[in-house]
Amino acid sequence: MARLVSEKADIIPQLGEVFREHGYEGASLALISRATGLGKGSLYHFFPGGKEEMAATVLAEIDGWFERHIFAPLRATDQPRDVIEGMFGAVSDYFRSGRRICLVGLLGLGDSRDRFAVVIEGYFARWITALETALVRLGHAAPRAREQAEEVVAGIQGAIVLARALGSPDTFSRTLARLKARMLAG
Amino acid sequence: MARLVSEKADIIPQLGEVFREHGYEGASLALISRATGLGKGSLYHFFPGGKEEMAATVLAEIDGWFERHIFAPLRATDQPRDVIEGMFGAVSDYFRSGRRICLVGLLGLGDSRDRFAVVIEGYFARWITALETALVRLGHAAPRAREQAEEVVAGIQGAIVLARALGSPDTFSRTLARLKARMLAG
DNA sequence: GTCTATAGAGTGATAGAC
DNA sequence: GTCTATCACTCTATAGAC
Repeated sequence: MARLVSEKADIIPQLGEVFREHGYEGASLALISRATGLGKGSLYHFFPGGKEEMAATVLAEIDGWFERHIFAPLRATDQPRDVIEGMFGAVSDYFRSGRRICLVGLLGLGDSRDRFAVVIEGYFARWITALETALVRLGHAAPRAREQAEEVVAGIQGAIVLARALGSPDTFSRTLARLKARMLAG
Repeated sequence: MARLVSEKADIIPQLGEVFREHGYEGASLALISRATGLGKGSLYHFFPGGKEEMAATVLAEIDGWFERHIFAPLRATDQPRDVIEGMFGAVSDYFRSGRRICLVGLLGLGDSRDRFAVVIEGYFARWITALETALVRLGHAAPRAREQAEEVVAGIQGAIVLARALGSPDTFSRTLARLKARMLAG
């Protein structure tokens, strides 16, 4: 057969969307095969560990994206106001203004949580701590800044759940706007 | 075999816990059979529509519980302060201080959303509207009250996601305490 | 020949329906 | 318990790049 030189990296986004839409249990290899256009042979060539390795790879990729585009800037010594505004913009884009769900949050809710507990926990813990750092730089008092960071991260997750449940992406945008305004106001 | 007079109503809570822990796809009939102590025959006797009817029944039961214990009191003409405080207490108890997840939110995130869209949407829509009513009675301005109600419901869902992901029920309690304080303060 | 990427038949186990 | 369909996964067979 022809070597159509697929690269592992190219199929990770498609893999991510399958897990997002169907969850870990619901993402069958048949669905994955269809979504990626790859046969089982190719899938197991790229991911010898099977479905678990596929999901772990997707989670690592998501974690890396957030680390680069959101967490690291929050920790940087830039203008805190700008990086916090940047975070809300990047989050809104990433979650397609409420039309896309958070795979990390979804896997955390299910019984697949145990398999990926370390990554899931690390993702949210680093997000909260990075945002806390930026809020302290903005001038918020230290203990209050952590509470606010926790509230923003929870608020974003809740906005995703609610927007999906109501079939109303607007709910997501409104919630993010409120959270942003409250953070920047003090 | 003996008739152990199981009643349909008796197994719904156990059914609910299976769906909560494993999701719709992950809740296999084998798991359900084990959790309820009922054979497949009995399960199909109670739920001729199979798994879908089981989940629908559980959702209806949850919806009814919230309607009676949370939504209706919020709409009542009682002291708004007391009913809002009551809501936070009931929610905290229901979600076992962050150790139990929201099945309605979970099903809303997955692809099982479409099957149950009407119930899922109604649950959140009625919650927001009922809370809005109470907030208006508390003295909040009408358009702002709806925004705040939306924020509280989203915040509770986010607190559940975050507490589960971090393996930290405290996160849930802290978030609820903050939301309550903000609502009652103005 | 060796290595990598591919397709897909075939494995036993288990799914949900009845 | 019995049914069929589908599950995750294994394995063999290929093709082309070196």
